[in-house]
Amino acid sequence: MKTKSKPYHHGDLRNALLQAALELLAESGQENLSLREVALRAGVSSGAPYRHFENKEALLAALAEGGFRRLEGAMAEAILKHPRHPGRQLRAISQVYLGMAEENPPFFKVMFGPYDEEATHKDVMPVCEKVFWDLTGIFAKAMSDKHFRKQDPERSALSYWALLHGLSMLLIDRKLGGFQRPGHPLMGLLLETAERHAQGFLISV
Amino acid sequence: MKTKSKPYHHGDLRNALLQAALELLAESGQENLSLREVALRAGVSSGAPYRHFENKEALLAALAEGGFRRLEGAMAEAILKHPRHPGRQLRAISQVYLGMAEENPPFFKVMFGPYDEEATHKDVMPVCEKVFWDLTGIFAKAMSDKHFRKQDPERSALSYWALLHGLSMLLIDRKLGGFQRPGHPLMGLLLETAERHAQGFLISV
DNA sequence: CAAGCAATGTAAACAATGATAACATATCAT
DNA sequence: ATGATATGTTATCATTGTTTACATTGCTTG
Repeated sequence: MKTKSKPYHHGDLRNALLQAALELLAESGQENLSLREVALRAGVSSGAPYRHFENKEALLAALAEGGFRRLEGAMAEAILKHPRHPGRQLRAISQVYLGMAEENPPFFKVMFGPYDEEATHKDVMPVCEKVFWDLTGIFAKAMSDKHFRKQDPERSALSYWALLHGLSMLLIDRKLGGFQRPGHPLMGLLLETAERHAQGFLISV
Repeated sequence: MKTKSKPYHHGDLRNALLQAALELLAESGQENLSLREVALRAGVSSGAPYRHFENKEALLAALAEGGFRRLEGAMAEAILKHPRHPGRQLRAISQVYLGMAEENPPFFKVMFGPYDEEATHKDVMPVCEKVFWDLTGIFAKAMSDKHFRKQDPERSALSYWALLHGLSMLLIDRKLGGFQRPGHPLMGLLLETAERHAQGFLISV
């Protein structure tokens, strides 16, 4: 590909900004993320981002939306990959969820951070809710297929989600003191914890 | 009490700053918290806080430490209040935990936020870990008393904590879409969710 | 009790940042 | 081609965290 020497127009600045922000988030965390540095890394001046995002929060909201899309896509894939095996579906989903948290913790926290729901983040919430509905769907189907004990699928999904989310948050904020000593297979332990919770839904054998 | 007109020395500025920060956190959130406003509310100039805290992060760390002390104290009290009744102990602890999250969400997030563990937050971690050990103690005792099925108490505590923490975080970041419609008794639902998880540990009757 | 010392608060400055406005340049429809 | 629109730049401003030099108070010690 030919690299023209600094064309005045970037061509795909919006995505470049999102990508730069993603990298800087991973490197420095949200509180050290400056829009100017994002612009700098995208090779553009400090005012340019405002042509694509209303403000800094809007950029983060777009990032969050993309994150939930990716999460939802991976979950849908995991569900399709293991039809009629809710246990395997849940395990795959746990891996994806915890994996995203571990891969870029500040990004994960941006996704689940506080929203300005009426304005800036109004496109994020629906995608986030879809994630929850995918999960609920697994439980509903597992119950009608007699794999899981019959109970309210929404509540079961809530319970599983909360466990997974709690593990993720405690992991990335390093609150698992004793468990995260070096040499400890922490991720395996967390996956197993989620797994056991899922087994609580099984029809007893 | 006699109110002297602006003595040069505040007398208890450190606590006044912490209190002001707590209030401003509740009102505006962490990202809108400025040290200058904290100083202003405490009736003091913008440089004064630096006589009591190395920097803004150190003030937040002190706040976090106080928060964990309060949480740990309330947990210890709940444990003493219901001897030999691990189920009631856990329910009381869930109430305290979710209650703190709901009472001042930004403060709760400061407590569990990312740490600079080697320097600024080195006094916070031990108190946080004590919270986890209190929880582990409940499970260990409940198992040796044959109230809970015998398994690794640390893992059980981790599982319960993660569930509780996940519920708290999803609650305060308003990610429970369908559940937090107005008129829904959300807190009751969350407490019940934690309760059911605890029942999973019971020796089957 | 007075002198001086340490603690505590003030005021003024600086650099970094989010945001806006005025201006510049490229792209596109007609 | 030409104007209109989209996109990028530069200059500027207010806010904020932080530091430095100075002021005031309280406490200790002779």
